[in-house]
Amino acid sequence: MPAPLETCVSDLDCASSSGSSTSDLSGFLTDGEDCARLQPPASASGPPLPARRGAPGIPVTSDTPRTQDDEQERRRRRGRARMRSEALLHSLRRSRRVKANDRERNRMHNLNAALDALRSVLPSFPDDTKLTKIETLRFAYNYIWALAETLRLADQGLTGGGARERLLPPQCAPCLPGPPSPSSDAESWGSGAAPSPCAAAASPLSDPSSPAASEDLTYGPGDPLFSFPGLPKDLLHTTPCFIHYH
DNA sequence: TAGGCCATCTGGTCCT
DNA sequence: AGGACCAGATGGCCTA
Repeated sequence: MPAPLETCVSDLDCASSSGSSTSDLSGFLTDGEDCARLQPPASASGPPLPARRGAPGIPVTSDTPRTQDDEQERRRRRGRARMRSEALLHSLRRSRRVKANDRERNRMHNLNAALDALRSVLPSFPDDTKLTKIETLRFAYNYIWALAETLRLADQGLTGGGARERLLPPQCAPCLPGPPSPSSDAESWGSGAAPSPCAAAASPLSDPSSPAASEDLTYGPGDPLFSFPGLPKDLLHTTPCFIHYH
């Protein structure tokens, strides 16, 4: 784990930060105030360092003798500079990550809002029953198919007994594909038990062109598209079909 | 306690 | 370069 910025940045290079990345560090190190803030106390780093080359009064000449102390000081400077640049890089990555996290959170909130909107237009369940995300999507998928199928049959003229009755058995009309038979319990929904009259007549499963008949889709009689295991069992007896015409 | 669901973080990839 | 999107990982909460 990289050291915190303020423990890494030395007093040597505040004014020399360069490169494109520093433009993104306005919150960290851009002005003299920050540099001054980050400078350790004069007494904090032990004995005073030798005067730098180029500092006032210290002429830079090619024949300046290099002592062992000079080499050690160069190494120390390089080490500090490297730590500083790594700290800056880490801070930059961190700030970008935080922004990306914020965007991602917002994106997921928008997605959830859209899911809530979708729930709100689906046939309603009791207030304390909230469809999960996957249930919402699958239910909506089936719901749309059932409505489209109803329209299609209606467009065919509804001759000879009525397509609506063919689509929806008398014991379930007026309703669209709903949960399993009221006599079945939630467990049987998921166990591949015989579908309810509703499902038998109106479920997409009975129609090869239905979405549920597609091989691309994995849901079936035991799938949450048709079964909502979280639903209270007594609801099954009081709500024979979830989708009602008005 | 195991399993399901969810929110969040994260790094990678693609697009503008 | 930066944002959008995606999928994997992780941890919290709830329920059977």
